[in-house]
Amino acid sequence: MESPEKQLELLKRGASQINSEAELLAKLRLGRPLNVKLGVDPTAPDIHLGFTVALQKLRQFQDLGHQAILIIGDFTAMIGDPSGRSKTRPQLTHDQVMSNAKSFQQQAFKILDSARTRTVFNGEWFEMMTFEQVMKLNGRVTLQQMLQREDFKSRIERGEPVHLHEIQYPIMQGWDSVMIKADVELGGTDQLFNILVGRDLQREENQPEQVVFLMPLLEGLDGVQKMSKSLGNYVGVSEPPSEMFGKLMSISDELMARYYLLLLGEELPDIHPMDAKKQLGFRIVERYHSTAAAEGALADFNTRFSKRDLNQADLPIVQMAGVEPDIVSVIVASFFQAFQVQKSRGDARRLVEQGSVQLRGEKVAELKAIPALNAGDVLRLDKKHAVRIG
RNA sequence: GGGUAGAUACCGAAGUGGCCAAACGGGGUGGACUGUAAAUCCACUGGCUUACGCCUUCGAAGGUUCGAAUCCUUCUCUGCCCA
Repeated sequence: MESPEKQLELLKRGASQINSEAELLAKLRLGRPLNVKLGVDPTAPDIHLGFTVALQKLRQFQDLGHQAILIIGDFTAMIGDPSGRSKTRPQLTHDQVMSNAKSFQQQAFKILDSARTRTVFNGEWFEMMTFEQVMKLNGRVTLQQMLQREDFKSRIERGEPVHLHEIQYPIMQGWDSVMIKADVELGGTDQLFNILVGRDLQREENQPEQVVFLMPLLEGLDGVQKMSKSLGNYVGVSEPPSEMFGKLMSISDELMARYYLLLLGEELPDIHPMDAKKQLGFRIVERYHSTAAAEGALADFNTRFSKRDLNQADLPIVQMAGVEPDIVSVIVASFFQAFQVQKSRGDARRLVEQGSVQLRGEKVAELKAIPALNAGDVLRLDKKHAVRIG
């Protein structure tokens, strides 16, 4: 095991805030594996790159010999974390949550070492609690404390509802820390408050308080809001290689620097931005799929977009048997078959009118065209989607 | 419990009996330009339709009217004030 000082130095890298470093160092000096907690709410079945920032840090703790504890918030997910939320999250059923949790774990183990990870469901203790115990727990936190939170405060200012069950969230997350005797809790910067509540509760239970360890939040593809499933600006770790690569290629240059820093832990290399972006895409695909997949995605991107040669590209194949022969119907069917996207005929018509649709490299501009489709023909639908006729 | 204000398309927000498929802004999509970057310009943005037009939509359900997002009734949800 590395010396405590060396560990601290490694761990600090990329962190946004540690409360406090001195405390962390003291814990590292205990010479035993620390319980490092990372909580996740399986509100959606997929992990996206934003969450991997914290996961990677947890992996680093693991590699330094500490005990990673992944808390699956099966119970809290039914409430929904209000952090950074302008609206109440929809509540999920327990069945939804459990099925999400399953695929969530699989994906988390692309980053974590599954053999050395303890996974816990917080329903284990919350389902057993009596109302009396719940009330007792509530008695330890004041409304004023809860209302200090920026997200609640701003919702109140804007005249939007804050429900009581949302106020319970930090208490529950804090109680998780007590139950697993966390030494360190990892989270995004938006988790500061929740993690601090954990410290309060631990102190009340005469436990040593956990160190607050915050990682920066990764912006989503739009470069403005944090990456999140519900905003649709995310890259999922289980997305197909070319999809993943394509999404990363579409980010802005400023954002690319952030991604380098937070996902690869490096400075942006001093090369042409497009090449840098291709490297980024390659390495991310490589990490979550394989080197071969990354090479494939890169090659595909190059033929498809850099050389604008759709013909050689690896495109999804669509069957047109039983589909009306007019171009609009063909487009709608293609979107649905190849990408599971339900376009309206109006959307499809618009794509034709505005000159996006190409068959065998020729623009199809006539709405009522009955195109002659041969097997192997390439049909370009829009900027990002093209198919091959089967 | 009492009072009061509100609920409009992806979001914000106008509209307060016909000119409303509903202004405007943001977002999104397509085109030009490019590096699937940024910036800029143009177009589109409920469904069906080549089009005329038809259909569904303004929290929900009923009603008044030739005609309702707009008026009435009941209901659901939310803010604010009072208790």
